[in-house]
Amino acid sequence: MMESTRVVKALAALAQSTRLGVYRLLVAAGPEGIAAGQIAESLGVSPATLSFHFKTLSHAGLIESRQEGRFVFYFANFEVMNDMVAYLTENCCGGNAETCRPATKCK
Amino acid sequence: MMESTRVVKALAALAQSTRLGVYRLLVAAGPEGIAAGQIAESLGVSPATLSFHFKTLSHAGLIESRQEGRFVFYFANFEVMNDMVAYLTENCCGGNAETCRPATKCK
DNA sequence: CAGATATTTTAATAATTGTTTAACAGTGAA
DNA sequence: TTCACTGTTAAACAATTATTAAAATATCTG
Repeated sequence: MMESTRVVKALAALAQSTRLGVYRLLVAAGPEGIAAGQIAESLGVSPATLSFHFKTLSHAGLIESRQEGRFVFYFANFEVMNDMVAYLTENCCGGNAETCRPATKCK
Repeated sequence: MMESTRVVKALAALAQSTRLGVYRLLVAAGPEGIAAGQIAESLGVSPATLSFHFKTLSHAGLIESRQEGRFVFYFANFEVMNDMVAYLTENCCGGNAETCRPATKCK
């Protein structure tokens, strides 16, 4: 089980509109990710500000990056989100996961 | 669907160790809830500090309270957690919810 | 009513977080 | 090598958040 300090860190990383926006973009983008500058443009945020937020997200383990030429591509790492959601459903949904998983259809 | 500002608010409310601790206690306690003073004692936090955190949690809609004599009982409101987890799985788990719902067993 | 208990509010302060601007570092192309 | 491009870092500042101590409110008990 994920320890609570790591959960707090992940929650804090997502608890800011720009960072949540970044993460959502990266999830939608898939494994190839998106270049930093393109994210900045999409969200209307200055590169410096964005770089600051990237640091928070990657420090929490939610995103990673790879350099490609002079571009830096960021992409989502699902593991931490996975663990975070698991922690919330286990500890914050009253034992029975269904309490906080309304839309899941089990075919 | 929950709007992203409400999600950010809920995430921020839980992104602090004392508040996450409060919420976990309340989830475990069930509908009758726990008196403020008992929570303060359980977590080793001063009543004033706790009162401050209660405000953040209830403002995010995650907890509610009822007065009983001179005690104030707090209890979890699962709806917001529910919506938050739903938002995360829909927007932050790459479309397929399973990506971030590892432990769910569909019998 | 007076005193004790339970909690909140206020004000002050400390700590953390977010934004901006300017300077810096790495990469690729002429 | 020199220039343009992409992104990060550093420093300064503003804004927000967390903690503390003291005062205030509200309820119960004698």
